[in-house]
This record gives sequence, structure tokens and C-alpha cells, in this order.
Amino acid sequence: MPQTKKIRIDTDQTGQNTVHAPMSAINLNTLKVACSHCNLRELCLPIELTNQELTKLDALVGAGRKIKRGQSLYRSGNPFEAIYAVRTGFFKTDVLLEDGREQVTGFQMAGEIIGLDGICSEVHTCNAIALEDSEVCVIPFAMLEQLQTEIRALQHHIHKVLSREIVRDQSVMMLLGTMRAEERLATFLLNLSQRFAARGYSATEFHLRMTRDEIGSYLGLKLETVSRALSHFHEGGLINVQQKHIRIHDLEGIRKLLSRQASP
Amino acid sequence: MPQTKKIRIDTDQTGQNTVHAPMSAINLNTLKVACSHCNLRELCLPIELTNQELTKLDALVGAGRKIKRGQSLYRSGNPFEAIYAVRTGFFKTDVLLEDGREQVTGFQMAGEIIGLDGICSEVHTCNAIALEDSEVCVIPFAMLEQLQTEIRALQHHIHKVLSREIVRDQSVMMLLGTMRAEERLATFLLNLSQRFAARGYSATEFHLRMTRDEIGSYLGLKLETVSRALSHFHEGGLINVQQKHIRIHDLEGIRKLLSRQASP
DNA sequence: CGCGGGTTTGATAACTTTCAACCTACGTGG
DNA sequence: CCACGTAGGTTGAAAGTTATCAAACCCGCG
Repeated sequence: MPQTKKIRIDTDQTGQNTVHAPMSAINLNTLKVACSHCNLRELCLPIELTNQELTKLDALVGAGRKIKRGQSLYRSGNPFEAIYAVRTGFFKTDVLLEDGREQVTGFQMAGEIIGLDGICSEVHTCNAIALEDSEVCVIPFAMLEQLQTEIRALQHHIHKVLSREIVRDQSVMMLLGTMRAEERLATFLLNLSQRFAARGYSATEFHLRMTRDEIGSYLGLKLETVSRALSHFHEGGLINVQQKHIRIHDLEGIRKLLSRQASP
Repeated sequence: MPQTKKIRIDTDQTGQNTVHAPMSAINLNTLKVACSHCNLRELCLPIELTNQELTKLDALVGAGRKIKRGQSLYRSGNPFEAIYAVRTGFFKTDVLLEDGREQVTGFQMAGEIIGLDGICSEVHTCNAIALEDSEVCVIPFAMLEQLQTEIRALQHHIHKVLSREIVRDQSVMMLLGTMRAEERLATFLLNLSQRFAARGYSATEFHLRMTRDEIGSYLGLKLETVSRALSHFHEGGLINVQQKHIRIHDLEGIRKLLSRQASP
């Protein structure tokens, strides 16, 4: 586990703000980013804005940050100062209990927002770790709140983003609370498939960025169970698995695994 | 299951808004409520506001609504128009899948907010059902958003409320993903205890408003497992159980159940 | 070329569910 | 005011699912 030494940095050229950043910030670059030209905008910020409003937003999200694989964007306990939009790469968020228990609470890909957990207590309550070399937009939250008072649509959008996360969590609770191993894995694969598709990648062939252990943690299963379930899908001709490379042969067949009577 | 016939009502005397309300609204009363004099304000709205700001808020939250035990405040699919603050009583929220699976996603008591799930899609994604005769404050969301542009502190507070829900969901995911039956129940009891205490009730003696089945659904367990775990706690001298009446004898002993090595 | 992290697979154990019977409390109606 | 019906709760035994432990395997990388 990387320790949480902190360094202090300026986020961008406008000198708008400073943030505490964990160790991984050593690899920070001041990337030139701009919402106005971002091809992820439909995913990240699907609202109508005037040019003037977009300009203000560009100024706010002036800085980017690179995170190397295995390093953390923030860690539990770090002061909350910004939320992040994934530009490229892949993250996981996880929570650790004192006794060593770990729970992966989500996987985030391009266009998704990380860090919302920190708002309520001004401190992050989970770790966000890059599963591959990644880049994020840094969105200083205090400034975002200020901008919202000027841009109503933005305010409503933030609410939606927060609410969407709550709804997503509900379905994870449903998964963990009522499904058995193979159903959980099927749900997981379908979800990944759909998210890749939404980004223009193949819905049926992709690379898993996370280990079996991380999948298991997310799904409330042991890694052996994940492995067995994948093998079983493979035997059934539903998918092809080679290490982290997944090819789905029978999307419909996987969906069928989910329509059963309850059980936990 | 109550059906979802709808009736249209005016929420209050100022004619500010109308809401669609499910069947249970038949029992609606226009209650005189006011944040400025509410003794739940510390829980619900713990922020500094000027008298003028409070007056505006009072106008917004002008109407209340009574929900009889077993009836729903809203149901999945209902259009989202307001969030609700529990004034008195006790609610559960649950999600139903087509195949009959049900998952209780939370229990809400006085001072807590319900309905945040609806923001992201303009439609509620879960059912909110009263477990005893209850009253809620109806807070039309569009108007709340408007008021936020005038009151910065309110804006930030809404963000915190939404974020707090996300953090709460994280810990439920931790519970469902990593704990075994008795740990889950212990966590549940401690959580209830703490929330009752925060409202001035006894931390060690209280009445469960929900059935074993509902507890089980929330904890991802079958009702028999919940019953057995309670009996086991009882045998161990940790608690006293008589139907829905719980008396905790050894709060510390229950806490100790949680410090163990991981397992699922 | 060998090492090590990650993965697969098998056998066994542990936990939770399932099924079933029985019990308890509460509200309704005679 | 009491009897009875019913929803909710408890308990036991058996079955099923997943975890645990252990060994072997695969693959990329230094």
C-alpha cells in the first residue's frame, strides 16, 4: 500500500486554487484540457451551455493530472478539495476497514466522475486507484459550487450526477443482497459491456483492467469463485476467457442467467 | 402491493406547486410546518441561515403529508417532483426486480431525507413505504434548486446530503460484501442504536419497526438467519429480544463482534 | 530462464438457505 | 370480553452455495 505523504501543488496557471495531493501527484502534469473541445462531453457533461458558460467552465477545469498504474488519485482521509473526471484510463475505488477487510466499491472509466464521497465530510472516505496509466480532469469543488450559482443547468447537472451515483449504489446493493455468484458475475460483465459500448468500444470483446481478486471484492466473492464462474461461462459457450481478455459469444445467454427466482 | 393510482393535489396555500402523489395521498393533510421552528432542524438542516433565508425556506416547505402505515410515499416509476424529510415515523425504501427479487435499500427515521434517487432520471427508482403512521415535509425539488441560487449555504448543504447518502451506501456495500450474518446484524443494531440516540431516544432499548423479513432483505439474509442471529445474541447475553422489542445489554460486546478477519 | 504475480482447479469445510413444523402475539368479529 | 384466524417469528434438520486450503499452472518480465 502506498503511503499517504502529501505534497502541495498549484493546480493551474490561473492560480485559482491549491490542492493537497497524495504521493502519486509526483507524476502530475499540467495538462491542457478544455471541456469545450472534449469528446467525452456527452458522457461527462451532457447539458446545453452557451459559449460563454463553456469558457467559464474551461477556466475552472484548467488543470489535468496523470496517475500511473497502481498509484492513487486520493486516499481515504485526504482532504477533499476537488472531484475528478476520468479522461483516459481506468480506476477502482475501495474502502478499507481497520481489520483488513477491503471492499471495492466501483470501477470508473473515461467520462465518469470520481470523488463525490468527499463532499459530505470534507474528507475522502475511500481510495481511488488507477488500474492503468490514467489522466483525470481536476475540478476544484468550491469553485464548481460558485459557478453553479451562475449556471442553473450546471447546478441541476451536479445534482443528477450525485443522484445517479446513489441509484448505481442501489443496484450494487441489489446485486450483493439478492444474487448468487454467477448472477453477480453476469451482471458485472453486462454492465462493463454496456459501458464500453457507450464509449464506442466493442460490447463483446474487451480487456479486464482489474484482477480476479478485485472483481471478487466488488462482487462480494472470493477470487476463486470468480474464476470458477468465468470458467463455467466459458464451458457453457457463453464467453471466451484468456486471462484478462474477454470475448462474449452469447450476450443474450448471459442475460438469461439473470431471470430467475430470488435466493441469497 | 398497493397499486399506483395517482391523484393530483395542491401542496400548499401559496399555490406554489402541484405534485403527483400515489394512492396514499388520500390521507394527505396540509400540515402546518416550518423549518424555522422545527426541532429536527439540527438533523435535517444543520446550517446557519438568516431569518430572511429561513422565511423563504418556510414558504418552500409549506406543506406536509401524512402517510399511514403500510402505504407508500412514492413508488418506483412515479415522476420525481419533490424530496421528503421525515418529520415523524419510520420508512423503508426498497427496489423490486421483475423476477420478484426485492432488496430493502434503507430505513429512514425522523430528520432523514427520502427521495434523492429520483433526481437523476426525473423518476423514482425505488419505493418508499411507511412502516408506521408517519409525516413528511414535502420539498418541491425544482423550487429548492431555485432557492439554492440565492442561498449558497443551502446549495452546499444539499450537496452534502447527497454525498452523505453515497457514503452511507458505501458502508452498506461493505456490509453486504464482506461481513457474515452475525456481523451484519451487529452492525445493523449498532447503527440503529446510534441513530435513536442522536434523536434523544435510548441507545439500548428500542422497538424495531420492521419485520425480520425486511431486516433480512436489507442485510442480504433470509429471515430465518436474522432470527437465529438474534437468538444467538440473546443466548450470549448481549441483548434481550422480545418480538420487536430490543434491549441491548452489552453494547461493547456487540462491537467486538465486528473486529475480526475478513471472510466471504 | 527462472521468478512471481495472477489464475485455475480440486477437495474439503463452513456458512446460509431451504423446507417444514410449530409457536406467539395481535386484531377482528362474534 | 373472549375465541379464533393470521401474520410474523422461532427452531430443527438437510441441502446447497461459497469459502478455504492446497497444489499446479500460465505468462510477462527482468
